[in-house]
Amino acid sequence: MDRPARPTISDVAERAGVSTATVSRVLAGIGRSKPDTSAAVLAAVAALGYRPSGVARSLRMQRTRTIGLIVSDIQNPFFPELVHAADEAARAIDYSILLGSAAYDEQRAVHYLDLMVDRRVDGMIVASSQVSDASWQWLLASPVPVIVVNSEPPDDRVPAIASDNEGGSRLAVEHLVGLGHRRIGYIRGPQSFTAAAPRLAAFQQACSDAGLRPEDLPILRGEGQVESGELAAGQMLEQAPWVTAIACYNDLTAIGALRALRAAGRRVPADISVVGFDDIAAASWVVPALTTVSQPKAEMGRLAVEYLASALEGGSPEPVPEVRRLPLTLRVRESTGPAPATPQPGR
Amino acid sequence: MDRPARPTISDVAERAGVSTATVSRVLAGIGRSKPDTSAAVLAAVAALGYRPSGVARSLRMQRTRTIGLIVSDIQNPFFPELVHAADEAARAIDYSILLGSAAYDEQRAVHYLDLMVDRRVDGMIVASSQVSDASWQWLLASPVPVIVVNSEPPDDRVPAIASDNEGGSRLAVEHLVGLGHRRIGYIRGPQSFTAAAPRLAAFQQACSDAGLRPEDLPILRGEGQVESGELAAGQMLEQAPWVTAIACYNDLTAIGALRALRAAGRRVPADISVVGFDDIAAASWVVPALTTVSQPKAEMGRLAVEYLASALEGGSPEPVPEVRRLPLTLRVRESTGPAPATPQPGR
DNA sequence: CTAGGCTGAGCAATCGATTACGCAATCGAA
DNA sequence: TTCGATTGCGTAATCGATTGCTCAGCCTAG
Repeated sequence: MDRPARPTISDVAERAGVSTATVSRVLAGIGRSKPDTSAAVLAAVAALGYRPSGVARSLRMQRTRTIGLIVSDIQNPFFPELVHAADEAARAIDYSILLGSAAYDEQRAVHYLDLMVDRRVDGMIVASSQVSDASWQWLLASPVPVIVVNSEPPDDRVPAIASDNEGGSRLAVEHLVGLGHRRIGYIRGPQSFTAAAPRLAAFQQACSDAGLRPEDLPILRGEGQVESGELAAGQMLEQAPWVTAIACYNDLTAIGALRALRAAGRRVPADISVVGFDDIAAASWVVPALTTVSQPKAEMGRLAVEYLASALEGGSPEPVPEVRRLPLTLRVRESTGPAPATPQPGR
Repeated sequence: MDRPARPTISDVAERAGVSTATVSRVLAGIGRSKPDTSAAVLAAVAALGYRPSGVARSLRMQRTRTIGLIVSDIQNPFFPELVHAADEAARAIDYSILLGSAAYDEQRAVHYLDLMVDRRVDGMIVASSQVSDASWQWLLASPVPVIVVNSEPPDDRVPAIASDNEGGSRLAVEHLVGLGHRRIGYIRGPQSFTAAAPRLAAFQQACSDAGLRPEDLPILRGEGQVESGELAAGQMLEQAPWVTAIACYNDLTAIGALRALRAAGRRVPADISVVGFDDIAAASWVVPALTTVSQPKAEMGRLAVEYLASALEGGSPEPVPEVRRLPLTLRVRESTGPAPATPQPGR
């Protein structure tokens, strides 16, 4: 494999017998030029296999047509779908995505923030379950337009696309209550996840509204991963074996719960129902398939890119920061069913 | 949010009362400079919040410290793990990853190839299940170092990191045969996936070596996705209900097969065993947890970056192209068990 | 025949860094 | 004191594009 030096615009100009200015204009299709000249330029371009340097162009134009995208963890199945949609949307308007996965490390997230700004991305999307104070500070003073996805900003100066976590939790509760469940356990997400508290609070509120008693609503703590969900569900079975349903912070947690229940010999949904949150692909793969609150992941990615696009395409003034809250839907599958008629052990 | 113009090296130089050359040298830590001068520069940098422009630097240095990474489909759980490892490895040597997901569209893959070269990435990783002829042509003439991951190159002029697909299939077969299975169905991947044929061929070879008869080895076709696996397994149950095990092209296919078997009331592994390939995270989430051939996804990503790094860090000559084949291991979980003693229906 | 208006294209500045080269100041030794 | 060597830093070229300004040539109208 030889790697011949890449031809530059000067090479093209020389070969076509014109100036670099003309080459640039012909390729950009701006200004007028004689058919002869255009043809000569195009011929030279083809002959040399010339492709303009994005680097040089970016320097001159002061824009890279690149959007930085930072996700909490690309290995969490929630994010690839979002990334894909963002990639798609970016591609449609001739932008590229520079990806960074923070691997749940907030220091690393800030590192990527700086890195991407150094690379002069035109805008940034922070798609993260958790955003540290340091990150919020950074975002407030960001030198480029930024939008946060999937986290709740502490104030409204940072634009965000969030989901209606409250509505989502309520959907789940209403579904369970409608099936006759009156004692529901909840496995929450970690403190550092900005959606953990709202989802839990809304769960409790909705239960309270439905007339359930707080002492029938044991709360345990998970880490938003399969293993921690399995662990927490195991504890739930020990501490509150009388619950007839378990609601979870997210699908990974719920999948873990499913495992624990199976290991304990509890049938789902006959003995106990489980409901997740997110609607990742694997939710429909597990057995029983998971009933879950579905997040519009693709739409989130798409909207984030569109927001940035409108912030970037000079014309209009930069949109005012606002947090957009997308509605959620309940995807009923197999993991929820009527509360068992026979009284559960305990109590 | 104001967006003050970013300070340039000239601003720093002016404030520190030195030339841009000095600023550059101080920051790069090359050459000598008086403590006073360095301090003044550093102070100016801090005061202005200066961060060098990666774009300008890239133009001057003729390298971007960026690696392009094209994956078949970021939504296929196989890839995020690889992406993550690549990102990690890149970060360790101060490179960034420019990501593109081809969404199984080969035209789009070539589009990304061009795009990334235009952006002047220093090297490229093509992590793809399928690589079209057009792409191979492109790769052979690539203006930057390229390495293919997870596909089998048609000739040895393009370097690749593949897995020992033959060995992997053999592992699966030996495991099943060891459990007493003698009639094994196979759900293959699509023609366009470069690993589909080798895995199938090795499956057949290993079975033949074990003394199984070809007529006891029905082959059906899948698309490497859950739905197609489900479909194919359904057909398998109709056409060859007597198989006691099903081996699959990949885990997604196997997960689909699990669904079909469950729908048909066949118990896994009591009635029938299932084995996958890849060892994605979801393989251990499903019920029964999937026995599968484990691919070192993270290692693949890491090695790809390391290869490029060595090709890029000028010193040594560019490594000769070679395809490296990583060994695979069998991860035995719950989806495989002894062949049922009682004769199966049919035959 | 000349003046004014278009067209088409080149000159050169610019974007923000890095770095080869050269010069001035300082130092030590003779 | 004077002369090389060394140190520290500035000048200016360079990377590869884009684009405002200028200008030559030609057309047309007066």
